[in-house]
Amino acid sequence: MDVRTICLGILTRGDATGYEIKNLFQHDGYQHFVEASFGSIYPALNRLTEEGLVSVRAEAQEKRPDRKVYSITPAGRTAFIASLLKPLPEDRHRSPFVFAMLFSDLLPKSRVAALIDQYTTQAQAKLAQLNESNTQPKSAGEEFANGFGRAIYEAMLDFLKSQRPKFNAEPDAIAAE
Amino acid sequence: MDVRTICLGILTRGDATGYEIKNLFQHDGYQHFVEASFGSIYPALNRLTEEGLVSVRAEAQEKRPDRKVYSITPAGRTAFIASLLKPLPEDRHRSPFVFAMLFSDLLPKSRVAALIDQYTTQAQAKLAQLNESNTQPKSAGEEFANGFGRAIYEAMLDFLKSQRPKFNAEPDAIAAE
DNA sequence: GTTTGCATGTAAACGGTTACATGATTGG
DNA sequence: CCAATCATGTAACCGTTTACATGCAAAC
Repeated sequence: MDVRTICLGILTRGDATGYEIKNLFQHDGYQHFVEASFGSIYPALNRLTEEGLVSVRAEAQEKRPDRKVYSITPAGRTAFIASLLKPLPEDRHRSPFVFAMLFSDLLPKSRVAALIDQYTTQAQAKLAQLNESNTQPKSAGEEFANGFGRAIYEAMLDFLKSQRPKFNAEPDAIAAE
Repeated sequence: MDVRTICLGILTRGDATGYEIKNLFQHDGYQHFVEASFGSIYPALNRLTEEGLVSVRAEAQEKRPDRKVYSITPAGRTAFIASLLKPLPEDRHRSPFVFAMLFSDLLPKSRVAALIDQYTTQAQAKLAQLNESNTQPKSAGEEFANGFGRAIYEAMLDFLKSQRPKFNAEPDAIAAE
C-alpha cells in the first residue's frame, strides 16, 4: 500500500496534520503492517491536495511552522474505498533474520544464538505493545489487526523457543579447562 | 537484505547463473522471506564481479546467450559472512490485507468476506508448498526457515478461521424476497 | 545540558520493479 | 498454436529513505 492511500485511510478517521499522521500509524495495530517517513508523507499530502482528495486549513502558530490540518474530501473518501475494492497487492514479509538463519551453518554458534535471542526479545516487545493497547475501545478493524499481529508474534515466539536449544551456545570453545 | 547479499548467499551453496539464482530462491524456504527480479540480479552480479567477490566463466551455447556461471570467491565468502555478523536490518511485514481490514467498517460485508477468503486460500497454498518440499534432505537453515514459515501460516489460518464468522456475507441485501 | 516533542519541507541518493529487446526449444 | 523454459541485459520509472535546513519549548 502506498503512502498516499495510507494517508487517505488515516484521514477517514479524523483530521490530522502530516506530523500526526506519522505518529498515528506508529500506534494501534497499523504499526506492524504499514510504515512511512516524513519524506514521503508531506509530498503525498501535497499531491492529494492538488488532486482534491483532501483539503487543508492552516492554523497559524507562534515560533513554529503553521499546523496544516488535513481533512479528507468526499472525492477522497470515494477514491479510498475504490482502492480497497480493487485487487490488493500481495503481502511481503522481508526477513533478514530468516535469511541469516538459512546460513546458520556458516556462522559461529554464539552468533546464531544471539540472533535468535535478539529476535525473540524484539517479538516479545512488539507483542507486549499489542497487548497494552487494550484500553481504548477499538473499531472492528483495529481489533482484527491486533489479533492478527498477536497470533503471528505468538506463533513466532513458540517456534523460536522450540528451536533455541538446537543452537545452544557452548560458549565458543572456552569450555575445556 | 539487498540483492547483492542474497546472490552471494546463494552462491555459497554452489555455482549458478543469474537465471538459476532467480529460480533458486523461489524454492525451498527462501521464497517467503526474500525476493528479487532479473532487473536487479544481473546488475548486482556484474558489480560483484567487478569487486572480486564472485568470478564468472562463460559457457558458450548455440542460439541463445552464453551461460555465465558465477562462483563465489574467498573474498566473497568472507564479505558474506561479515554481513551476517553485522547488526541485521529489521523485518518488515507489509500487509495491504491487514491495512484493508483496518477499514472493514467502510466496506461492504461481501467484500470483507471475499478478502478473508482470498487471503486464506493464498496462505493455504503457501503452506502446502512448504510441506511439499519435505523430500530432499535440507540444511539446518532450510529446516528452520521452513518451520518458521509453517508456524506463521498456520497461526494466520487459525486466526482467519476464528474471525471469518464475524464477517459472514449476508448476501448483500438480496435476502428479503 | 541534552534529549524529546512539535512542525514542515526539499534534494539527493538508493534500491528496486517493469517493460522491453532477442530468440530457439520443448511440452501441452 | 501457445505457453513455458532457457538466458542475458538495459533503460525508464517509481516510491521511498536519508540527510539536511530551521527552531522553540518542555522535560529529564
